[in-house]
Amino acid sequence: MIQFYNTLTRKKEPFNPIEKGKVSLYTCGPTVYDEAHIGNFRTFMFEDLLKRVLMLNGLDVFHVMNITDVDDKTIKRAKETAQPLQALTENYTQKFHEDLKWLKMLPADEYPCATHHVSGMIKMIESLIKKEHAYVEDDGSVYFKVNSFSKYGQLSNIKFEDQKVTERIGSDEYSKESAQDFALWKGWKPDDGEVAWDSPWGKGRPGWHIECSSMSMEYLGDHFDIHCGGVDNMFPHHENEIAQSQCHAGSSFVNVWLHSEHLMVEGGKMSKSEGNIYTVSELKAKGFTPEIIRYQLLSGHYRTKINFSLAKKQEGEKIVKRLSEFKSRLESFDLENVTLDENPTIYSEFVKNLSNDLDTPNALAIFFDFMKKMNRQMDKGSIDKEQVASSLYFLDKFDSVFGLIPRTGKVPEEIVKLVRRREQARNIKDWNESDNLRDKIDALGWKVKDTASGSEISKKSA
RNA sequence: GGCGUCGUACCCAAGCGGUCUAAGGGGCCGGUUUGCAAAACCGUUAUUCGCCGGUUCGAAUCCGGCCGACGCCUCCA
Repeated sequence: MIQFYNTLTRKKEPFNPIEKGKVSLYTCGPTVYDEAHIGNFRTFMFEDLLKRVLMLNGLDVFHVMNITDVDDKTIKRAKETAQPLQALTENYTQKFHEDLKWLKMLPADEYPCATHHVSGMIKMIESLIKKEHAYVEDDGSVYFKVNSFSKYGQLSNIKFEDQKVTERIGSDEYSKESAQDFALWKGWKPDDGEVAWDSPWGKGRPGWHIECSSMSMEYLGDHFDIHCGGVDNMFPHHENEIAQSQCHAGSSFVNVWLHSEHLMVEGGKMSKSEGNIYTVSELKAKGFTPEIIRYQLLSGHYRTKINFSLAKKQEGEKIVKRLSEFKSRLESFDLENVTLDENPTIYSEFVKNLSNDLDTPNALAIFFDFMKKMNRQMDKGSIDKEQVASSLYFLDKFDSVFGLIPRTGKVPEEIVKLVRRREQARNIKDWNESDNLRDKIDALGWKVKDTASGSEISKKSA
């Protein structure tokens, strides 16, 4: 059984896809006005984990992630940097994809961008106006009438009567009937410059929320399984999406809403003034590998705040090394004529924990426990080949979810030669020569390890 | 002001009323093994779960108060 904590109902509930064996998944993607930071990637990593766990359960996942390539921030940034909006957004979209790939995230099936789907959004807005859920203002903007949707506030548990009127609402530059109404369409203003589409209400551009409603329904239908994002998207973004979508299609829209908590950095919240916003490129420059970052982001539960810290780098390094060692140790067995059908029994325990609202901490604990047991048996020489085979199977499944084992690159010929020479030296017990060669190899960025079955070579992590 | 989350060893992090004299990981220290090193393994590191009360036969787990950290309240993942 798969269970998820559904923000909509505020409890853990069994997950049953609408169509048996298939899952329709929509995840809110980046706004491409800048490089995404590690906090953004925490959310994307959680979504990636979700997808991998669904796949581990044999489900066929169709995943759509939108790219927000037009909004206040992108327009502002394009103007500041004196480039066309499209140049800016294409640049950061590409960078985003590179980062995703580097972090070993599975690609989505579709990455629709807002600017390519404006006509669909206009259609949806027209329908909302026709149904009197929206109205047009003098400046050509269209607003959603929040009090026309009785369920408004269900997701975020917000009641407007209790709300403080913040400065942002007070200083809103657009006019509208009621403070909580939100823009579906924004009439053109000089600040928008070249950025404009024609619409029945004149020149303008789409509001933020409408793109997700329109594109999710276009790619996944009026009613789909899972929609997720960071907690901060709960309100207003997802709340507004629900309002628009349900008023438009009248269906139930999304069955399960999942939200991941925020990432803290070096013990505090991320903020530009603290200077603790790390991008993937920066972390890469500091010697982080995708696996180390994955470990930091996946070792805490997705609904708790976790702290990202540079100091934790070596902890991740250690884990990655242990896992790789374990793998090569298992792989050193000759497994010809061994059928690998038996999974270790803890494997089902592992899957069960992941399927329980993505319980990565417990899943990791189960795997580490298992790894220790198998290592102990290998130390004692009491492991049998069936156990080796099933361990490899488990390890493979483990890594299909966590992605913590780096692919070992080819060892350069030069290094191989040095290792061979060192083995010869060791055979004749020339320890001086042997140690010299080890230093030489080490200086070239590789580590030798002597085992019962000969010397092993591995790349030193940066 | 409203809504909500969290506080467990030196650090990270499970735990959701009894199996907790509290998983798992990192670190420290000691040991086995090894030419040395590395790895692996073993042992050690919380009689205690922010503090104070209460409920209960029984609480880290439920309730109340206090202290502390954090989030959302209209475009922030």
